[in-house]
Amino acid sequence: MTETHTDLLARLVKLGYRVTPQRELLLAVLGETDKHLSAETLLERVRAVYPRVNKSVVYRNLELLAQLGLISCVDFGQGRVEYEVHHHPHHHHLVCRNCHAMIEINSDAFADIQHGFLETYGFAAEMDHLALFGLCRDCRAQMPVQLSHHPHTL
Amino acid sequence: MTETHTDLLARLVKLGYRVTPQRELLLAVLGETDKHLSAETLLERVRAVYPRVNKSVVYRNLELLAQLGLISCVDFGQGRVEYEVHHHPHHHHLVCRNCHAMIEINSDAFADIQHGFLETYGFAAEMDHLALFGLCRDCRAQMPVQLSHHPHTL
DNA sequence: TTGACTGCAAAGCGTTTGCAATAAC
DNA sequence: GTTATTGCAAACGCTTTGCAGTCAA
Repeated sequence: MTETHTDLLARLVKLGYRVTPQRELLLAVLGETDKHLSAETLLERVRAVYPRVNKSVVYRNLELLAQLGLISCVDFGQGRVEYEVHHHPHHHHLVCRNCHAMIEINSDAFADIQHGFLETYGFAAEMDHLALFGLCRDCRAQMPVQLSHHPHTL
Repeated sequence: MTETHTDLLARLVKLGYRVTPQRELLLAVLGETDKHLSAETLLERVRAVYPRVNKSVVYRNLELLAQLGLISCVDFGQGRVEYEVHHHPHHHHLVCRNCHAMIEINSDAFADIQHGFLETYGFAAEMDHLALFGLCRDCRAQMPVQLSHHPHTL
């Protein structure tokens, strides 16, 4: 079963941390969606309820919660980092680098590879949230030439 | 055969761009190693030869060269971006998030998966330079408990 | 009561920008 | 001569920090 934000708060307490309105809100916001949210979006949504919350608090708590394993942090590259409560099974993302569309795929395809790395290199790959870049079907269709951005060849 | 930086310069000219000492140096520095280098390291090495080169020039040229496909850009997440001339066959990286050790692996393992994405989703994944995070053998061995960083549980 | 936590303002970091001067063609 | 390219300085966006005041336990 999926953990509610209340469960997560209980775990926080058990680990010796305090429950503050800011943390409650943060976890509530994270809990009410399936999606991963950026620190900025989280700050916005938290502030929609409690406008005085400071961004440094959001950053500090996201770091803490991620470190404790209560939430997870997905790095999409190019400086885009997003957070989510990990309820649903691990999944990966196909991110279109043109239109930023995101296709979620389950992680079964990678299970063998992951196992292989452990066998061969002793390396335990964290394949919870791979972000793979590329071009989605639509953008591939629209893209006229390979490199449409040569100022000199236009 | 591997392309030398001279070949790359020739391609630049063919595409209508100018050959400047800065570009020559940048490509020479990139060409003299197999490794991927950060913009900062590249600036350092370029400046070792020609101290007046400006960082904005390095950034602008890295972007240009990557866009033209003359070099490639690997995003290791956490804001770490590195560049390399792509001579050797595509490869991926197993990056230890503890000690930052890097294991290079070839990309054969991913060929099937990549093909699968194209079939299933029409998504053309750019799997030139995956960076997979995790824990290397040594760090897994050293790590006493799962979460060694609970200030409250110490 | 007490120290974990917050809000604020300021700094940090890698990267990007506008612009006048320069140099490749 | 033309204009792509450079160097510089300033701004950028996101994140982090130090610190004094606050509030959960």
